[in-house]
Amino acid sequence: MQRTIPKPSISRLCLLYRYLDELIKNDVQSVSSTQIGQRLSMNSHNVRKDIGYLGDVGILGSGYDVIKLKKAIAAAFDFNRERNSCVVGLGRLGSAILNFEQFQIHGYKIVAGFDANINKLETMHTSISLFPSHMISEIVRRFDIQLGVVAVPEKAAQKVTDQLVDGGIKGIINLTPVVLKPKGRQVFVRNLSILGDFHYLSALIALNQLDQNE
Amino acid sequence: MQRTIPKPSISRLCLLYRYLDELIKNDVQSVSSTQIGQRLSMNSHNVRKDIGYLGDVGILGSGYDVIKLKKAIAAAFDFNRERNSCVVGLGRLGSAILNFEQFQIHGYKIVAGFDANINKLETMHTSISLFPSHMISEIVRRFDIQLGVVAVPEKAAQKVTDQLVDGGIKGIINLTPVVLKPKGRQVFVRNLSILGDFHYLSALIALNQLDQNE
DNA sequence: CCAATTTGTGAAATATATTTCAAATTTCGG
DNA sequence: CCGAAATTTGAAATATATTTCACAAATTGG
Repeated sequence: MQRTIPKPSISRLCLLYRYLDELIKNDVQSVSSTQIGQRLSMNSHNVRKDIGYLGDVGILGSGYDVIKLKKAIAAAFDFNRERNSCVVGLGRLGSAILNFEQFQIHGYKIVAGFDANINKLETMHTSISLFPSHMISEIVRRFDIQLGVVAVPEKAAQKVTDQLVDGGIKGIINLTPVVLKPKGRQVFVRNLSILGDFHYLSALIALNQLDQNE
Repeated sequence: MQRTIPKPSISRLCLLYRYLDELIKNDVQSVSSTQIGQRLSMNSHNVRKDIGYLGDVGILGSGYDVIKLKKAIAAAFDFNRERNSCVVGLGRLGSAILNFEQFQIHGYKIVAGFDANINKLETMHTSISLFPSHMISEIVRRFDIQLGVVAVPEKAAQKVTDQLVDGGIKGIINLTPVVLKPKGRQVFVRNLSILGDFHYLSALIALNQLDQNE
């Protein structure tokens, strides 16, 4: 094993992982590749192929054990490891994310929030430690923060990114429309700019590329 | 022309489109595929290939005219068309998005907000029209709303999606961790669950797939 | 005019998705 | 309880999509 898993497969397996959560909540114990495919708008062969990267987890003739499949994904992607995370920029969007409890539950422990405005740090009500932006590198390093969410105004985006990278961050979720360029070290950046997705959807509609999937 | 443009190319061209905005702000007039590649963490061949789908917009020997290139992308993807949009779920995340002015500027005119809690509709301060969730289909149809942002609690996500689809929506940006399944009609769904992206980045880190891009 | 850039494109290499199929398992009728 | 039919996985083979490469042709600047 340990062949490299294609990026599209990783993406689909993450979707599947969340779908499995849903099935578990509904006390479903077993699921077939056909069912998964229909629910996730992909074909069953592709589902099996993706799952195949995890090793053999299915039961020939009957489908996949939901719990076992979820565990297999978690094992392959190391989802049980807790990763310290932070949010940079505590405007409406950033503070909304800071206070979602969902992330903590899934192992993304938000241990710090940053904002350039010191008044804001003092007036915010939250149990999470807050720091001024000039301390980003230091705090990221001190708490071994691996993942960061960037939700600052456009003109500050690249600067805080540089600071995060400098502190040793491993991955960045970029919620600004600015295309971030991590300099120097290898850092994964996920550009989730909502504007970008408006554009992407708009393009698909315009091109009328009427096929499914991500 | 009018060959189909690969999805990954569309995605990269959307990034490029935003980068061009940045260049325009900085009064840059011309840019080469090499520069673009470095900035966007992709190789120059790929940049040229992607741009190639737009037709011939470059100037042989010297690079691309920034304005012209941006116009070419806008033309190919119909970005100059205004699209009515809405936000469903006015919690912290939803109301943050509702009030961003950025989307309006880029042609995504947010004409409605929805929430199941009627008290919230009455107490919110915003210039955008607000409606109770049971009116989703009706309002979407009445105002020809093409794009919707879903930011409701998990258990309501599929239901409001069905209502949006029923009203004739064309694309959905899903900010919940639930994997939405648009039933019946063809609708583009973009799953932007932040949790999903924590997962995705976490997986990349775990697999140590140290190569760049989306 | 020459050297250095730079685009656009067809061909080659990779990566990804789809199809096909064999073997294991379950279901169901009798 | 048995055996045929229907499911179902996993893997191999094929097809398609995407990326990378190599290079001709055009442009610029000195």
